[in-house]
Amino acid sequence: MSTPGKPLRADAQRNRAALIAKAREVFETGNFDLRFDDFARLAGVGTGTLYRHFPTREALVEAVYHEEVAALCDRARHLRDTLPAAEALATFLRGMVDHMDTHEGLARTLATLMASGSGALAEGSRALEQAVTDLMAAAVQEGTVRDDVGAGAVMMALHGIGAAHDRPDWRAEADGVITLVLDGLLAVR
Amino acid sequence: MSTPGKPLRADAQRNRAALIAKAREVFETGNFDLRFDDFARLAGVGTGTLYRHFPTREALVEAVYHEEVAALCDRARHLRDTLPAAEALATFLRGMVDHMDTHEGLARTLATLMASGSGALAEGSRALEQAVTDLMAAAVQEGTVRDDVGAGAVMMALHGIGAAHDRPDWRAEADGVITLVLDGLLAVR
DNA sequence: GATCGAAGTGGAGATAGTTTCCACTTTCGA
DNA sequence: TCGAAAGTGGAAACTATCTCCACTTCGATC
Repeated sequence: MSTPGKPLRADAQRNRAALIAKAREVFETGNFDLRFDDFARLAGVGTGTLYRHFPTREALVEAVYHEEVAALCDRARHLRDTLPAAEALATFLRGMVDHMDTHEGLARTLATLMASGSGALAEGSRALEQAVTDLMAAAVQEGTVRDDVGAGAVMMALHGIGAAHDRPDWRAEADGVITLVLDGLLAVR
Repeated sequence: MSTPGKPLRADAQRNRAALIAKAREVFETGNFDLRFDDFARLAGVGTGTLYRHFPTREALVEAVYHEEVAALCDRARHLRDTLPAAEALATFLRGMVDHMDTHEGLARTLATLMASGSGALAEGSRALEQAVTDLMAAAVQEGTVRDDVGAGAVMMALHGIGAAHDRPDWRAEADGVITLVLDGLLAVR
């Protein structure tokens, strides 16, 4: 999907990078619904250029989201290789909350987008889900986690956390959800 | 918020009712992003009338959502009065999944709206959360549910379920989340 | 280091969706 | 029955999105 078959011209690459950088900055501050037109100006390119690189708002978010997800997946892999499976899972999930906490704006943007059912973030989501699936499978293997509830359920819970970023007591409640999920997973079936 | 201080004229009431009825029907079938203009025509009123009654899309959803929530809260109260607290909570949560399952379109509409942070559904949400809070408090009292995780966490999880209605294996995963939450809540602290 | 085709650009204007506004119609109390 | 207040509807103004193409820039080739 990253279409590496077409080597972009140097200036085009620069523009693309500038757009992504600006997008990250804007999403980070949370105002996702900036006019597309204005955004182009902000990044110092014309609307046409913006549209060529990212035909939709989703495509832009996807691009920003991409490295984010890659980093998280790496982390998951690393945890799985260095900790007992159940601990790795717990650490990863708690880490996700930390991550959403520090990248609040981005988390909110993502949640908004997913809820509008765009499906453009499918790739990233699947990668993340795969990471969780692997962590859980290892823990099941190890015998420390039940096998009758799948990774999908955990993803739903994570998503719920991300989508609720405006709750006044977000952090505590998010931690609560993770606690429930982890203890629920440990429960002997 | 229901502004009962102003008795609506008979015809206005009829129009309002027609709008809500049509809205329920439309949301139920899932196409939330019908043009506001067209929707007015569908309900047999002019755009102006639609806008007067419901200045925003959210207001319209709120109106539809309202009875829905009232019914759910009643159910919660009833369960609390007729079952042991822990069971009442479990039954209520499982029932929520059923409800979202049968009213898929509405659930999706709500999720979309909440994610866009409109805040217009705050009232309904709060009522629902209060119901969950009560159920949980009773169960804590009873000693069957831990007291270090609040209702907010459960709401987040529920929200995650509602927002993920497009997953192919939705029902099973939704049940999984509820299982984790319930078992997590039971876990002795 | 000059030339030329391909790749890329930007913004004017077409398109699509939202909201306001107000001349007209309907209701209902006196 | 009549008049004032409430309500209506849809045309017109406004806002945001997206397309299109005349022009510019790049970089491979000689």
